[in-house]
Amino acid sequence: MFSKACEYGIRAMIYIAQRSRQGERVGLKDIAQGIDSPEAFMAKIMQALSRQGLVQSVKGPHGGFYMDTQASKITLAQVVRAIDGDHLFTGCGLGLTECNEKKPCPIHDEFKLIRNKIRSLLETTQVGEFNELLEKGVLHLKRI
Amino acid sequence: MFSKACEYGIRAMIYIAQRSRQGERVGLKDIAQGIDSPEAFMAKIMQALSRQGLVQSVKGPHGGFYMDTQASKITLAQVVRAIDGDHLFTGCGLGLTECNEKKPCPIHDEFKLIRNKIRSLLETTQVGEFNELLEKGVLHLKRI
DNA sequence: AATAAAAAAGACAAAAATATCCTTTATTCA
DNA sequence: TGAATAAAGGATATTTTTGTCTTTTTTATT
Repeated sequence: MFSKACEYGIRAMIYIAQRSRQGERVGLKDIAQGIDSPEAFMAKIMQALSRQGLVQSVKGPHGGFYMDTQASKITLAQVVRAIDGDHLFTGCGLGLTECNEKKPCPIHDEFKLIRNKIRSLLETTQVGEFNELLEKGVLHLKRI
Repeated sequence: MFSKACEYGIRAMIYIAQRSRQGERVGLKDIAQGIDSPEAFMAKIMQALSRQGLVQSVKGPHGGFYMDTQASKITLAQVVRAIDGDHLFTGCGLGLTECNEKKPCPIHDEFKLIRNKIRSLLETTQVGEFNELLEKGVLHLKRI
């Protein structure tokens, strides 16, 4: 469904949202360990998210990544688009480059419904909305 | 969503179902051209589908692939499982290896709903059910 | 029996995704 | 100012996916 990069990216954004209230910073090492992802690969993903303004970063001692308050309203859809593009929301389920009402693939309509559900879920879910449940240990972000 | 191999595989199965009523055979070249897929790669995919019994094949002159009547009831889910495995139906949306009710990822419940919709769609759709609409030119299987 | 047709199988190639390593730049602190 | 810290960037490595090419096997036809 998502690429590995995107899975890591989503988990990282949720993790940072929870760990960086009031502008505290979360280091790369902390993130990688916190969501159980390969550190160097995570670095590349964070660079991309940072370049696209989905997360802020500060270099140097006590540096790291953080989000300001309104950034915790960033949706999972924004994260997915930033990393995987919007193919998931728009592409044909069977890989046709030109699949539409005029020239549909066999599962065009049904897949449109499902894609819309996915998009709707991702667009209505914010990276910051899991903070409390994560803190309580009800939700998890580590691979195992 | 699906791998390229799986997209080609689904389209090929639908194509063969339509082209091979009463046991006529459809050649590899015909399939590759009919769904606009790379022929040699298609060959590999057909080999896999054939090994797993989702399609029959005959070598030699006038050989090719075909399905008997009940095979056109094969579901898209069977094809997906044969090529991509059942990760799509069972895996965690955020890539956690151990994601369940006891230890859920943040979007566990919502993704379960979506996965179930996908599974349900694929399990209730048969490769042979598009024959008429394909013949009428209402539905399409070619990339462009 | 010889030839041709067509899938099966095996080896290889290219591209993309995933992952690592090393150097550079910015920042803080002593 | 100098040393340490941490992200940014660049180069490279590995793995997986996608794709191609060649040989082998099976079958039909002449």
